[in-house]
Amino acid sequence: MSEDRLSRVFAALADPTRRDLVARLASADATVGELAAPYDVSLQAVSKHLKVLEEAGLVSRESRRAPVRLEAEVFDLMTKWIDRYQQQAEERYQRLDALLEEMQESTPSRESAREQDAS
Amino acid sequence: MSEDRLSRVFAALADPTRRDLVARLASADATVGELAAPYDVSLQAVSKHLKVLEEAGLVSRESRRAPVRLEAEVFDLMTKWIDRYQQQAEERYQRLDALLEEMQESTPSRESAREQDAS
DNA sequence: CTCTTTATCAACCAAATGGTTGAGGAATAG
DNA sequence: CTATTCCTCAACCATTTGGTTGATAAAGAG
Repeated sequence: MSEDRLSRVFAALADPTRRDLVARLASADATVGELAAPYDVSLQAVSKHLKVLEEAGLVSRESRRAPVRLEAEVFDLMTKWIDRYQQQAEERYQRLDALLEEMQESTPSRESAREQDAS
Repeated sequence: MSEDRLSRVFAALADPTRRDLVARLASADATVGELAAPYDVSLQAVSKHLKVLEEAGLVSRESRRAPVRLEAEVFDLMTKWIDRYQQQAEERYQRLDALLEEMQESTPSRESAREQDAS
């Protein structure tokens, strides 16, 4: 599945330096050297980070020395995953709220024939 | 900053088992034991996973043996981060497309006075 | 073709991660 | 209160990760 893909994407973005690279690439393509300049780690370290981003499909390059480009489509994969569960969770809360309201309505000691619960 | 928070959230979701836990918790709260049952790893391992999710703020519990609950608000943090750069990147592509169109229009050798570009 | 610049590969290291087992600490049942 | 059940802590292990330095490959400039 794209199970594995998602794992690599999330793992890639779990590192602050890599998130910063993504952030910078969102505003302009850049070469490895340019990207590495601001950080106080070696060029090789940044090269490794880019490799991780590349293998996650977040970034691409046409050739060795070509500028690195952000691959924005991958974001869809994440938002899809997130949205699904966020929505599901929110629905649950809404159902819970409704249930609580019901319970509050039936708490007042009057147990007249309104609201028979079919449990 | 919440830099660190974001790192922990992404790192937490980089593991397939943990994503599955989140997925299951989206449909119903559950105790540690219930959550652990389906996997073929030890209860302790699952307990560790839950700790990671908890420290990332993705999950919470009122007491030791209480059911684990999904903390849906954290998703906002992620979607905010993602949306920002996705949007930024898309805007760039649109500008690039516009530029390419302009270039194509001006390529045909006719260099008449239409379309002065104000750089 | 040769030289220089730019990026990657390789080997290594310390720290973090995901797993194990065994012992111990809370909650609940009796 | 005591016993049992559920969960966490501790120590350990193998693998991965993020970093280093040094050597090497590929692209451009002369």
